[in-house]
Amino acid sequence: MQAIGMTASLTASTTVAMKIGVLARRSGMTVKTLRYYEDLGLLPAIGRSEGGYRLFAEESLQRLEFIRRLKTLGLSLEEIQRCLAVHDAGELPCGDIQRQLERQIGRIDSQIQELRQLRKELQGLLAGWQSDPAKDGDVICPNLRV
Amino acid sequence: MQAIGMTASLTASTTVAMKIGVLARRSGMTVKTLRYYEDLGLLPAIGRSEGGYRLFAEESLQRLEFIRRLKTLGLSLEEIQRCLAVHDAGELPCGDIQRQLERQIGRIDSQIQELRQLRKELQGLLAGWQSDPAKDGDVICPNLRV
DNA sequence: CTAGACTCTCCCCCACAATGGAGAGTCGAT
DNA sequence: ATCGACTCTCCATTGTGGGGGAGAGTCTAG
Repeated sequence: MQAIGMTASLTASTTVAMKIGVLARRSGMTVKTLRYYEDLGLLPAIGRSEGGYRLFAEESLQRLEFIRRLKTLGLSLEEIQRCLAVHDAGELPCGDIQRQLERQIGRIDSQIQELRQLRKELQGLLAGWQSDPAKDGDVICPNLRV
Repeated sequence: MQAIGMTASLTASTTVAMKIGVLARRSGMTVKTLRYYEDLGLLPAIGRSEGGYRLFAEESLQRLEFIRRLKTLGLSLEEIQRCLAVHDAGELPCGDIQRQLERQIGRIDSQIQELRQLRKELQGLLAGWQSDPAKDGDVICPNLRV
């Protein structure tokens, strides 16, 4: 007996495995990237077909969404992998993700500080810039002295 | 006739060439770095000794100071090389350096903008963070939705 | 003459996140 | 049977600024 109109999510036992090209199209990533992620352990395949083709589960799509999202937030693949490891251990990764994101804010803040400092130095240097200075020994550009 | 006590800078004709190790010690850079810069064309040697050793002129020290300074200001070696090329053509490089530094300020500004934008997104995300959310389908972390 | 310090070239390696391509194998349809 | 689309592994490359080390040659003091 076959329930017509039954949604795919209800037929959990019949998980249809995807080959890498399908997953690439559905996720918007390239085949190369998916293989790369699998090599890194970010994206486990459920197995191989008889011909040796990687087979991916439906959940890979959520996983790739997760990876994509954290990447745009500036986390490295290694940090993302740590979060995924928590998830794969059956725990809720939200706490770990939160900590990673807080660390990321810290990194951003110090980067901004450095950039502001550098900008200030550049501004100061350009403020007193003389486009045609007197030659001063063998110095290549006299404007550059601290 | 040899003037005793005459400073080295006055005996310009007797430019004493340095081998790479001496230049490294005097400039505070490594031998590896100096060879690298010479390969790139940033730091021309005046020639080779009979044994094939690179020989550098006294001016290399000013040149390395220049490179070091522009590097700390965030210019790439390629940009620095463009400035040095102007200098080596006998022109005053100050105008070119000025333009490079202005471009650098522009880059810094857009980097800061990007970082601020990212920080805002992270802050917003963490503001509504729930460390123990309800499970929502197969989504790995419900907090991450845009 | 020999030991030690110095230098040479050449090649490989790091981070980071992929990308490109060669050459071979697999799958589905005709 | 064969064609095209797909996939596999393996290796190299991208950009940036160097670092490490092998193996060989050179220079200098004792």
